[in-house]
Amino acid sequence: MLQSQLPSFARKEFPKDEESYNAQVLIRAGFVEKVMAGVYAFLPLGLRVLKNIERVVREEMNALGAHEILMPVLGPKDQWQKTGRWDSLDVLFKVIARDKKEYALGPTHEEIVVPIGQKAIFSYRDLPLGLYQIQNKFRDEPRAKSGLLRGREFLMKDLYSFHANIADLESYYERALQAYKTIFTRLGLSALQVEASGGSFSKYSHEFQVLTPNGEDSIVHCSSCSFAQNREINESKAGDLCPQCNSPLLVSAGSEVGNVFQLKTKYSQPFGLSYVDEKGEQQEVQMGCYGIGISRLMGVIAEVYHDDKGLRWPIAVAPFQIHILVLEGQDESANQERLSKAQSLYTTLRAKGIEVLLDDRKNISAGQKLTESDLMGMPFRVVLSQKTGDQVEMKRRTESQAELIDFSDVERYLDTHK
RNA sequence: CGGAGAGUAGUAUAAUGGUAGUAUACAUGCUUUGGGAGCAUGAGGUCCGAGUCCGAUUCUCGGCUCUCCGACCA
Repeated sequence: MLQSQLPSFARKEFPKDEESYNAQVLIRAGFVEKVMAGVYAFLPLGLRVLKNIERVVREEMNALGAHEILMPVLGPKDQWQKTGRWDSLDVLFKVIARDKKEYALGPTHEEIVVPIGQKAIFSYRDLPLGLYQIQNKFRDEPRAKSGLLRGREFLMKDLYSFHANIADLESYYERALQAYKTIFTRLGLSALQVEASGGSFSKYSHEFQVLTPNGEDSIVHCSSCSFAQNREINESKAGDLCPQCNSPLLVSAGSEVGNVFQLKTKYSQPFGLSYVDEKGEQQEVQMGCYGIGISRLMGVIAEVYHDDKGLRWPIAVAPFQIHILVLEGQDESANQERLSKAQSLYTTLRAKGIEVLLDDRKNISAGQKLTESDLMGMPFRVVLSQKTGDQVEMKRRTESQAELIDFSDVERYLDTHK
């Protein structure tokens, strides 16, 4: 992408009407724009990050054998009444059509996916089945807050699994936990697998929590083993001893990036979702559900990966891998030469499938280009200026030292520093 | 939903019961280019409604919006 062609939404100041860091920096760097409380638009750079997170999640869901579908946002009232959640779910957005009929805006999709699954599940031979989607969710939060961490509309991946029996559900659930660990690792996050209350769903649930001071959950976790529980089910204090290994416990703030439940028959039952087993008898279908907050992840990553100059995207989610800056000098012909060298590097790297942002803007001061580059936070920065001569300056966003290397070594540098 | 704070130009801010100022961003020109450059010129603003007042952006009331604390959090 040529930066001269990219609309710049970056600002010089932090927005005054945001206090959470993720919202402040993402708005200032031009990744997102707030439309309403808890409702954000994703701008070109921000959308690239979102798509990268989506890609990782999609690949791991597919590896799990799940099938991607896309369900509607608008849902029928009667299906929500069937489970009782039309009345019991207070965050449910309801819209009224011209003919006074009411509809739900999907906050989650059990009520929609079960009747869909019903169309393909008749026999034990049809199970297990995994269906997932990546879609905007709507929740009428009494208080949206913390930027992308708690929105009223947000992007979520939701997977629903269907099983012939509890044992199969449990084994799938274990595989889903592994897939989740892989996803968060690939995204550069260390997420704790935390036992949590089932809410209104069930007693079997796990959350994945990224420890960050801005998180709204409180996590009791062991200083040495993997024991971790949400404070809502464990009231231990810091320093109490771990029930598994007797090491001291820690209590930390965390942000929930994933949540999995064993639903069992809670939703299959109201819809009469059943199958015929090997003996020809009707059996109830067992279900699990598995969510990942895609847009929230973007906010969490911003909370975790930044310094005082701005964002520092992990390679897997960065909008571009490398940011090439062309700094202009007095000599116009030298400027032209530098620009064409940069364009040639740009073309070469792109031909190798590397995502490149080239700051080819004219009449922008060196200081502005450097400052904005740090703010936007691509993992690698290449500078061409009077100083760099026949070489280029290569710098990682996470390092303070830059080094001069040859043009021909840029690709090798990227390979060896991943 | 309870409590607190805040709404002035695209952004960030100042001031005032009587012509709303600055910075930045934007437009034009010239100069500049290693950490958000300089000069000149130009365009751009008091959330909405009611009340008090000769006059309200300012005071009062109501509303709307945003942020934070709490409650809530499939």
